[in-house]
Amino acid sequence: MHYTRDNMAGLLRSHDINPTHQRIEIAHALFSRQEHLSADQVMAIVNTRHSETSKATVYNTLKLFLEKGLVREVIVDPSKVFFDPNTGPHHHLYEVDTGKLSDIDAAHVQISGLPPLPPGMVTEGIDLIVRVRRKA
Amino acid sequence: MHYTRDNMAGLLRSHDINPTHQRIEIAHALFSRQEHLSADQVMAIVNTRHSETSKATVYNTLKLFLEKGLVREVIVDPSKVFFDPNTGPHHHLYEVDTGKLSDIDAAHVQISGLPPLPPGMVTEGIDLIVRVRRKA
DNA sequence: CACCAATCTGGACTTTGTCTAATTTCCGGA
DNA sequence: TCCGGAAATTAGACAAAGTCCAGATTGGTG
Repeated sequence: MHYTRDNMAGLLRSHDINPTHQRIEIAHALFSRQEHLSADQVMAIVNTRHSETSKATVYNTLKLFLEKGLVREVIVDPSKVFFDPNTGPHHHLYEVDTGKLSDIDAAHVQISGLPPLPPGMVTEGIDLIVRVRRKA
Repeated sequence: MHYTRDNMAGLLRSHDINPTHQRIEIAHALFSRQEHLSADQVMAIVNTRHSETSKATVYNTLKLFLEKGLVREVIVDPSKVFFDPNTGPHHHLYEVDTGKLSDIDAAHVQISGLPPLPPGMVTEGIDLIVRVRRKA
């Protein structure tokens, strides 16, 4: 599957998002790379040639994608949030010294023995982050 | 066990930290409450009566405590880092709408099926965060 | 007491992200 | 086609968390 801009329009529509120019560019940045990007990185990519998309739009759009379930938010680094185009069940491997973030397929990972939730609460999500470092 | 300021001095020494006035106050704030506090909250607590400790010192001290293994860093909220006086094995329950953070004892939680680490890497830690929300 | 190293401080600065008021774009109907 | 309004975008001011630095304080040792 190629992540062309045209396909992006369809993807956005299927998530109930009005596919504008800027939104298509931002979706394309995320999905064509299949990588975890910060808002900063998205802005840099989208504005490589000529400055086309404002900071406010990048933030608004990423938040919109989040609400519509098109991307997931990954919080591993206190200084910036990453956006993850992979919304399937998976965990994360974070290389502390380089800042590199990669996926761990959840298919074979089992988490058991969690205590019951406090009453009246529902699970929003379970984040499992394995922090690693290059051996000394 | 009471977390008196005198006991704090001993705790700091046992972690190879020179127990200064400010460090004792900061340790006391964290350990007497046994709660997750942000840098901001620590500063507010320490400076309730008269302003005694500068922002720089609060941040430096918390970073020092972190390096010396006296506290743990919990990254759940993109806007601020929490510091956790509990360094035993445990996970976290985060109430998304209220920002309340609590511990989950790791004793009965089992995580299995994680893939092998990339070669040359060592695990720094595994963070498991259960995000919950009040039922609609 | 004097000295030196460690520590602390105020404040300027940086970075990430939010907000707002004004403009631009898009689309349906006359 | 032209118009009007809603949706989207924009620049830039602003806010909050955290870093950095140069100078002042502190504390222990000879």
